[in-house]
Amino acid sequence: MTILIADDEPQMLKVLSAYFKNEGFDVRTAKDGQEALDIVESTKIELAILDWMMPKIDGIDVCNYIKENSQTKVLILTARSQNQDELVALNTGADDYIRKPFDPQILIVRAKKLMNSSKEIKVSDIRIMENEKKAYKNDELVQLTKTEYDLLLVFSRNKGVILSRETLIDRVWGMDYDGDPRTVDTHIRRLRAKIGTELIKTYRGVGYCLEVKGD
Amino acid sequence: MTILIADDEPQMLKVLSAYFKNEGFDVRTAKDGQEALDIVESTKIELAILDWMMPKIDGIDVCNYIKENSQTKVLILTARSQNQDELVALNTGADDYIRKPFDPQILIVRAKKLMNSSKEIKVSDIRIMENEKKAYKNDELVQLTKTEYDLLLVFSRNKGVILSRETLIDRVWGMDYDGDPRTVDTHIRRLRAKIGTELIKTYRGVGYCLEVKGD
DNA sequence: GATAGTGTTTTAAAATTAATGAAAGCCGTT
DNA sequence: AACGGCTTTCATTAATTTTAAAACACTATC
Repeated sequence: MTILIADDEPQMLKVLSAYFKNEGFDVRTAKDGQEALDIVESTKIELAILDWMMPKIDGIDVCNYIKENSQTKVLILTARSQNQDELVALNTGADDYIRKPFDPQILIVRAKKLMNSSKEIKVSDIRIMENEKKAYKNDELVQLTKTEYDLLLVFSRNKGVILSRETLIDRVWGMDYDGDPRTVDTHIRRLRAKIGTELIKTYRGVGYCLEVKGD
Repeated sequence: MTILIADDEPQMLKVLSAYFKNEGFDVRTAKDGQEALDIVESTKIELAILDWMMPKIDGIDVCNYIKENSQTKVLILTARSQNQDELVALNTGADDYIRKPFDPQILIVRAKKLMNSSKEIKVSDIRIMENEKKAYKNDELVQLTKTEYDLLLVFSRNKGVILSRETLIDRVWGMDYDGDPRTVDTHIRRLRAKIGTELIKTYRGVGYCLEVKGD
């Protein structure tokens, strides 16, 4: 579980880093917007905690970029106190917004909520343990390859939503993948063979969907 | 999309109700915790906005009950200003926490975020979930092909507007399509068979229209 | 109430899309 | 370098969807 903290005050970086490391997170830090972008580009970040006012590129622009290009959650942290600012941030796609000064405990609880960390997702007789990176069918471990697991995770985070091959490729392989979209079919087939054929439904011409009855 | 607002100040209820109704939500109100629980028990609530301090049962206890028994999201709204209070609320399972006084706009944006901000369009007993790329009739999934879904989407975005075959072809097939305009008829026919024949009305010599009564 | 014009239904062929099976390529490990 | 598991690609097959044409039905108008 890797998080990014970007702030131009070294003291703030140091304190927050310590707090989050203490909670078991892998922490990357950046002292300006450019550094933040570089890290986001090269590392899979679960959550980005961004100060609004930073040198080079401000937090909102970083947020904008992140939201257009990834699934990474964003929490804006700022000394700005205008309601208008909070609205701008939230409408830019920020998932949460906290004003300075703040209680670090609150930041941590809110950050954890965004990552819904150590969560388990259940879909009919399948259970996905995100912290263990394992999936179970009727409490028995299903031996999934990395791609199969990633695929299942994307599906389970979007229960009932039809996902196109392009979307799946973006989320599982990454935006820069330029292979055959039909490759998805093959992985779907093998995933189905392991978790049961009914769960993932084909929508011809549209995509695939993890179906869920009782929700 | 039904939400519950619980607060013991009638003025607050009135103002918030108006705001959320204006945003298109179906709003239920409660003036104390007991009423809130009764509503949660009997209605499918998407989001509960709860004041902390309420007569009979306080907001935190209501939140506790909700989180143990349903998937409903909870936003706590309160005049309490201690950081400790926020921590208690978030740890009880509250999904967000806003202190009074607050900007109603911020409340609305945050509330929408909690509700998946899923775009849905409703026309009589048909619901189109744009994020899922699915359509429901009386809460049951309608199996539409890609073209049928696209067609329905164009109609639903133009409720009450008569659309000519040419317009439909442009919007559904794209400007560069050069097939027979009569093909539209066939798709309309099959769409009608699935969602009900009354919804799409024919205007001879003009086009088709998704009729809507109460609009 | 006949007729021309327009929408609807039926049908079947054509086109598109997904599932399958198999082979080749890739990568880390031995 | 050879092995084995995993991933990717590709050709074939199977299935569904789309299209278009023809037959049918309705409506308005004379």
